[in-house]
Amino acid sequence: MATGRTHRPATRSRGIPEATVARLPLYLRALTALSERSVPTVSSEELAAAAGVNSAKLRKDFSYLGSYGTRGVGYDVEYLVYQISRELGLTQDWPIVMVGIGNLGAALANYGGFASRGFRVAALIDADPAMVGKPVAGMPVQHIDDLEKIIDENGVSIGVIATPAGAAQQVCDRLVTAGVTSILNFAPTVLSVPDGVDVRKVDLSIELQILAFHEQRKAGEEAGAAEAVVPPVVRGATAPAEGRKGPDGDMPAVMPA
Amino acid sequence: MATGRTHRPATRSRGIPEATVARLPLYLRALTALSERSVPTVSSEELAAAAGVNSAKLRKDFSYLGSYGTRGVGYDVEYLVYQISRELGLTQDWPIVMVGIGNLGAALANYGGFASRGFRVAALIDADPAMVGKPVAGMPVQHIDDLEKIIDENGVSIGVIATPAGAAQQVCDRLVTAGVTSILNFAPTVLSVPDGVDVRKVDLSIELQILAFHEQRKAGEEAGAAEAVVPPVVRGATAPAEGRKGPDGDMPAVMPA
DNA sequence: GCATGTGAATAGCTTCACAGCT
DNA sequence: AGCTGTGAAGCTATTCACATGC
Repeated sequence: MATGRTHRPATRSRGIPEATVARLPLYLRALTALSERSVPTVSSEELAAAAGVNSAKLRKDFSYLGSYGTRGVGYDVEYLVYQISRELGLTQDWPIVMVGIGNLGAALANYGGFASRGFRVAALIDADPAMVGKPVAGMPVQHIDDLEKIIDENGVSIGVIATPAGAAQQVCDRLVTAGVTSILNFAPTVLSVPDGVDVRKVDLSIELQILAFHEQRKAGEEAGAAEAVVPPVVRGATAPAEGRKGPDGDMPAVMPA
Repeated sequence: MATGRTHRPATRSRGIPEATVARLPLYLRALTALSERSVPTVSSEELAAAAGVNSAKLRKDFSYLGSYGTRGVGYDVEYLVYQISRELGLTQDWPIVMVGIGNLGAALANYGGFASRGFRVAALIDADPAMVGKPVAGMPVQHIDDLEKIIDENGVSIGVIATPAGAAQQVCDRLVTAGVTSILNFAPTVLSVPDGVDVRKVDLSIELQILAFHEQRKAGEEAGAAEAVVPPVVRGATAPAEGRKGPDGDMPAVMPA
């Protein structure tokens, strides 16, 4: 999800809807697995199952890329792998920098998952002088003072931020000034960036909170199931007080002025 | 994003749209920051800016929760913190288990971000006997043989999977059988779960690929900008070959049969 | 015959713009 | 006067269902 003032609202990316773009990597992963097993062709039904979507959606998605299937047969696996890779821009090499080599940053650096797919970690960067020079994932950590130089020399346009929340905006600003135009943010903060810069965020805590919401609903369903006509009895003692109109549950202590 | 056969398609969660639920944690974070600075009230405009959304969306979102604001004034910060927390189910304690204590798992365990917000790591679990007993983030790692016992004794309903891709489905199945109904998946695989179980996934590699797509488009724009009437000259030599109808770019080597 | 590709229908989300309340 | 709360409009995404072409 892009954040802040980001993500061109106007024209859709070369006609490919954002929702489709977000699924292309899923298809690509499923196709790569098939390719490794030397499966020559696959139907929309099979591939959709492997990618965890339904087949109509998959066919619609592919239709934005072009007519890459064969009616009555399905899709050629190798061909699709190539087309989707090209569409995603993975046929070229993307040097990236990671800023913030703490627990998470180090774990990400060690995670090989992206190194395989067109991405190459050009540098690991941290502000802590004690970290500088230490090898992480086989590379020496570099000091943030050299950020601009590193970005420039390596032609980096994608940055990963894994700093504490407090440092993220500042790091972001420096990345953007130095020429980075895509940022993956692991810090739990909203980043503000100028137009033309894309930000995506990954936040563990937010994901858990969303799960908790659904989990809570499941628990509540057990009781108030079946005939949902009679509203469940109010938990507290008194009747719904005047004023606030929330469905139920008031503040434990004091009410707002 | 929920995956596989998941996420009740029918009735919306107590009337709250999924897109709204996904933003509540953002609002909550912004509100918590205001609360810590003892700001008493906030307008939709201010709060929206802090959360990185626009104010109309925020007001619409809040309208699904109830009428918690005061016209002409704004929202009471403390009150909203409480209401959103309650809506998200964060006024109760959620014990979670983390399975797979490798680089990433350990980093997540050390990341305090969720411990604060109603979530409590009940156990760290790994399949590697060499890991068992080792302290990570102040807790001894436990063996996966005890998974069911741990889940049962702690009343765990939320699990985090940070294993290698190959082990994820198997771990997922065991979690579900043991009673877990919400899963946060960091392994790069599609998990299949029965109805009623929610899965959300976090995948670094996918996020980077989405960024690469947009990045590529930006690079292409520099050339074909301004008057987009005349189509840009075809990159290769020959005219668009018959047969495949993709917008441009064919396979480097062999074509499919 | 069979699976793709796609218009048309539906559902869901966002934005607008203003009525309603403080 | 100012800001919320919300119908209505517009837009994006998903699903349906079938014509199309191998």
